[in-house]
Amino acid sequence: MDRAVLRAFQILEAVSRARDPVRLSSIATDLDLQKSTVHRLLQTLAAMGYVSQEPETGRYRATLKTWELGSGVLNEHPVKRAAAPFLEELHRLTGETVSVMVMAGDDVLYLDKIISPRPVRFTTRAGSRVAAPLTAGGQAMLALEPDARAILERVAERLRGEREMDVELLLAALETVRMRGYAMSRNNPAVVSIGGAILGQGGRAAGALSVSAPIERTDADKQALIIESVRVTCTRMAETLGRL
Amino acid sequence: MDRAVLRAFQILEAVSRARDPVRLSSIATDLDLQKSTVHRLLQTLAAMGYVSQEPETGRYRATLKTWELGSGVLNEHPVKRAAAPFLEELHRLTGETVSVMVMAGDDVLYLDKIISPRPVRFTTRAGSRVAAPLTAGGQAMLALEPDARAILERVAERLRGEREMDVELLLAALETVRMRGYAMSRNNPAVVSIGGAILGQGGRAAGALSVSAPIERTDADKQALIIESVRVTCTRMAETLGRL
DNA sequence: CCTGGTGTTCCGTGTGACGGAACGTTATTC
DNA sequence: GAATAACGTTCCGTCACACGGAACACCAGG
Repeated sequence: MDRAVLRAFQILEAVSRARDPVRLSSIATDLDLQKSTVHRLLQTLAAMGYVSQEPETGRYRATLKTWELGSGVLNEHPVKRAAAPFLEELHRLTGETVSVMVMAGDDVLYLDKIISPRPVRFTTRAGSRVAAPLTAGGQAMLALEPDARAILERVAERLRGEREMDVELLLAALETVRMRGYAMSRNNPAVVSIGGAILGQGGRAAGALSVSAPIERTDADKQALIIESVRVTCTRMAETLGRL
Repeated sequence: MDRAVLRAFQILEAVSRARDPVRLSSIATDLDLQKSTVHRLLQTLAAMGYVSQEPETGRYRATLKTWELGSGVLNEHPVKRAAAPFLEELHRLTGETVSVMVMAGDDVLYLDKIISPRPVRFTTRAGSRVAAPLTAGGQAMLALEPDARAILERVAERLRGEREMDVELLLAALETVRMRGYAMSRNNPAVVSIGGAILGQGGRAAGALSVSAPIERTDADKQALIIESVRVTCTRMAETLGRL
């Protein structure tokens, strides 16, 4: 366990999370480190090109090299790679915003998306995390998850206060999701989302696809179209993924 | 200069670049490090969640946490943020594949893109680098670059053998690019690309937008439409960016 | 059964990361 | 405008800890 490495990454995380450039001393107090230590580590990161310092204010920001590093990882990710053509197909079939996601802890992590050309939009960007039970894709994956209960309980605990969740009710809902083969979520009241799991090895979900559309342009027919599109695209993608 | 930090990042770079999981010993020989050192650093990275080890083969791969780290950086990037609506506008106007990019050393770095729904496509993904003079967007930016000559010479040197470049000819071409306000590239013979610079502070380019279309569906009228769309979108984006 | 490869563990050595204190500048305060 | 505060930076003595060499356990293939 190299302490310096651990700290360097903590610093880089802090710097890249922030939307504005960060002061050295605020990092030092946040991470409870000595200023001189933070300074040395930031200099090391700067020498490698991962952070840069604003000449006028002295504050630090993460550079795009940090992004390039991660970008390479995503582009080799099997689910993201396999999803590309199916995302496009799903987008073509429905004309709405479509996303691929995978489980990451108790959250879904959005890997990629194609946004609807139409005006209405909402705000899950690639790279963002959302608690799995709050999303249609997450529910579709949880329905295949053996210890869904544990996840639901942890999330319910975590979101206590901002959002009340009835674990038993949600478990029952997952049962119907499993029956029907898709999940529907009205997390955002103006948007209806429909998600399907991409079956991977061992009956678990390798990932999920979802379609999100504004409620006002989603009548029963449109909804049926989306559901069917999600189901066939998910099963076809699972076949492709299994062949790799 | 923390040596361990330097090495940890070198290792993470090596692991995330690779498309297949990497052997510990291959990293050790590549970076000329002791196996025990690599092992310790990989354990540290694994403990932080940036790499994981395949249980069966023992090989290492980068995790999506590495991607999340960089993903946050991109989403706070001023050019990428400002570009989003203009990318969409340009896509709507032309119906073709559109990209935003910035200069990164002697290369352009693609930040984002919207792909054409039509079948033809080609292969610059977000996060990839291409030598600036080879792209329309890069040429548009080089036209505003005081030391374009130095960049052209370095790139010509770097690409010697794979691709011959006449620096004087290209400098003259940049002159016409500056006159006309856009650049055109036929780097890929089947595709025509038209790029425009987004004017930033000090007369330099903050970034560039480009449109790429298959040659067979690009007649003179279409081309004129694209050129005009690129020009107005770039100037409008520059105004927006300047107001921040 | 041996050889060559893997990833892993152990450990003595010495270097380089560490934190505290002092520094020079730049904002902020009264 | 002096005083104060907060910033990033530099210096330095101390000792933890990163280091690399060697030995380990394991799995292939010959």
